[in-house]
Amino acid sequence: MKQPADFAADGMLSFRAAPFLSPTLTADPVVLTPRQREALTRIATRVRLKSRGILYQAGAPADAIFAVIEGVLKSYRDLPSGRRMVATFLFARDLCGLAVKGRYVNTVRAITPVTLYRLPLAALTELMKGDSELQFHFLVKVTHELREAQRHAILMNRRDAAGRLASFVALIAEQQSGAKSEHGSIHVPMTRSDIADFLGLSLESVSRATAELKAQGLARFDTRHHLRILDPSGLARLICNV
Amino acid sequence: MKQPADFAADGMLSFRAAPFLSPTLTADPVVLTPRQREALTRIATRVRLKSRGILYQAGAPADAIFAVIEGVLKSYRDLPSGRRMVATFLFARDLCGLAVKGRYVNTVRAITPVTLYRLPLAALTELMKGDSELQFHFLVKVTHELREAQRHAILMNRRDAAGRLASFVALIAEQQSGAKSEHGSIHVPMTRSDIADFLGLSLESVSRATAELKAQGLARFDTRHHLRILDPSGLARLICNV
DNA sequence: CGATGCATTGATATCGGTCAAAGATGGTGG
DNA sequence: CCACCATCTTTGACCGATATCAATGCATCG
Repeated sequence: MKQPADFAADGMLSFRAAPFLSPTLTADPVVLTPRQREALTRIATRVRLKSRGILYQAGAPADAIFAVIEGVLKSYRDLPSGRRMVATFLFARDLCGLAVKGRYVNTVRAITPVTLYRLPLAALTELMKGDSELQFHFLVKVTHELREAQRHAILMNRRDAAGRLASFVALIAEQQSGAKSEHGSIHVPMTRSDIADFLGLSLESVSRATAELKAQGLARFDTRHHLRILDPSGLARLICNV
Repeated sequence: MKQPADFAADGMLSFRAAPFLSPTLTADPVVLTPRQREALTRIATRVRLKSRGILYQAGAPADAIFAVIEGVLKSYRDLPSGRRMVATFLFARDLCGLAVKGRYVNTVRAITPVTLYRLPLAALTELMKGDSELQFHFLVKVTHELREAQRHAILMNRRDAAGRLASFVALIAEQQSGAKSEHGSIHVPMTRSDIADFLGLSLESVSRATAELKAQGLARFDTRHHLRILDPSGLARLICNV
């Protein structure tokens, strides 16, 4: 364990798959035991952020990772060109805080008010050293994230804006599939600009793509942040045309 | 460990950072102990592939992961559109073979003749269960790969073909920095088409981009597979203009 | 009810994709 | 040793999609 900070190699780790530190259990096959959860909560502290609050900046010394309890955040990097790349959006049960060489690689900022658990890196690695099952959970989660990152790369390979947006819609729809789908509308807390930075498009293109989805009768925005999916199978078809 | 195959979540895992199963030690801080290396070699078998040979197909049951001893491979997926996405190129000391739900997600094919170690998943997970340090190594490596995948996504966000190609050049140059840089030329075993599939460009665009790099005096191909970098700092500048 | 972001819509230009053809390269076999 | 072939690569012309620039609409909040 020469450099414990090194395992924390990315700002976009999301462990949605695991009911990490969460009281609710999901159908997910990977679950922490009560003992593990207790051990984690013992080293954790709570953090609260209001909308637009910064959890940490890229380049800052990384001494902890975070588990989202509630709210939505974005993990992004500002590139030299002025472009901003959103690596991922973080939802409840996602993890973030990974770093390279002891420094966070991405900036994480709250999109809505959020609460998180803060897990000091030193204590966490100590914990994992003695609990190889717990560590295995992390391995699974990181691997899962790796897969997501690859999908992101594939998504960015698409030529058509509408297809990219459709993928984003599917992503966020799945994310909220568990939540009460009140009157069938999906809550999209992020701005067009955030979406654009995630999809690698200009915000104008995102806007035009939403218009296209509407024109095709696939989905439409009731309000800025409320999306209604009209034709799931049509959307799915569009997404598959990678 | 309900589903050991699940930790193997991607076809693009590369553990270049670790002298995995390799006799040579690097300056890398993360090293396996002789005991760990011995344990790994005990469960490993050797595999040989000639150029263009397929290591495994996407979708095939994943029962092992592989460590590249020598040679170059590509890990890719054929998308419904007919497009092919190269997730990563694999070099000596890289790992591959990760899967989702017990099935490989990517196809891996040899670009040059290769030799690899084959590590049966069952034995490996068993090993990791008892050796949390070894598992930690894997965690570090996967995390490292995650970071690479993010960089790939950022790369794909670029608009200009020359910039993307420059990034690829830097990637492969760094990869071979250790090798004997015979007369300063870099060996590029993959075809333009492979490069295109990795960069998300058409092969014609790759060709035009090479012409542009040459025109700008940054780099040029002596032969198809031998690249000469003429202006490292100029290249670096181009790469930074993300 | 301003005012300030945020979002949409429009016009234009640029860059890469696509189609097409010609040019290298390397290996094979006569 | 050379000719031939398959494969890979380069180059050109054209088109289409998105970025960019610019202006207008629309909320949300003080």
